[in-house]
Amino acid sequence: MSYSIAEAARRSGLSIDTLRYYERIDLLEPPARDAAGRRAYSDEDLAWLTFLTRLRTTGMPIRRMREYAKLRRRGLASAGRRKAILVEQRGAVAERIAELQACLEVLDYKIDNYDRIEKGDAALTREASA
Amino acid sequence: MSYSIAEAARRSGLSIDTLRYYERIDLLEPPARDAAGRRAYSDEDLAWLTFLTRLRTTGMPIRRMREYAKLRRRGLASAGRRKAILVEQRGAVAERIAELQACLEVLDYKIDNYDRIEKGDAALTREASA
DNA sequence: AGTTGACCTGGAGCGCGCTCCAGGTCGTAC
DNA sequence: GTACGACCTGGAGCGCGCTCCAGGTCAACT
Repeated sequence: MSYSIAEAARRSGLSIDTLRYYERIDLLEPPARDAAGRRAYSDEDLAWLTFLTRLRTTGMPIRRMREYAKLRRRGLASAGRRKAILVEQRGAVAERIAELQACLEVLDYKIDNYDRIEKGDAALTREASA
Repeated sequence: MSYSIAEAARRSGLSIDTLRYYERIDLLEPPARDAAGRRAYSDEDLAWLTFLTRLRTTGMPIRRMREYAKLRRRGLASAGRRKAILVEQRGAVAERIAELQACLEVLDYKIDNYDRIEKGDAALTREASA
């Protein structure tokens, strides 16, 4: 199957502009073209886009994704370095999750204080200003 | 206690420039000044900065933090709206954690594949290119 | 034949969150 | 008294990740 840029955008959740942008900055191999010169994305292109959006969700900077993309183009020989990038990213994600969980606790604490203020606990007035 | 901008930066983990920037954009009440006109941050200022950095860590945009800061200046009457902001943010953080955990699984899957490739599993060659 | 609409290209512009700079004022140490 | 270093102000600049625009091509429909 092949997909127009509009369809690829719809399926990947990226905008048309972003698809062209990703191609421009070498995140994405230039897709095939139809007879009229229009982009025709393959299922593999879409799978790659899906993976890219995952990496993006993890907070990986585009610079790093480009590095990964470049390695991918070199084939199997680069598997080790690609794995290293993913392992590093896994660590970063785990750290980020821990960080967010810590913040969640702070939020819960604060929210709890606001609850008590609503119930008229005057002793918390000072807390309310912080 | 009061702290010079350098000391406040050290303690908050923000840069001196960022402290002045936060003040400029109304995230931070202008701190007191010493006789020479230099900023003198109080412990309360530092506590607020600590909270701000937590909010930042959760990914709250500055725009929203300003809103919260503005409400805080209005005192107790705004407690309800401040709480609402924190509750919303708690939801956003929980969602983000879930998202990251899903990505973690994808990363683990990919890393696992790379492990197998290293062990010479030729059947995974195609996978390696993705 | 004309209109529409999806697509094309190259390049400019934008919102975010800082970060850096020039040029100046103070207070302390030598 | 002068050199230094920390601080001050207003404003420009930057890296990121898009997003938008002008001007054009092409295929399909009426």
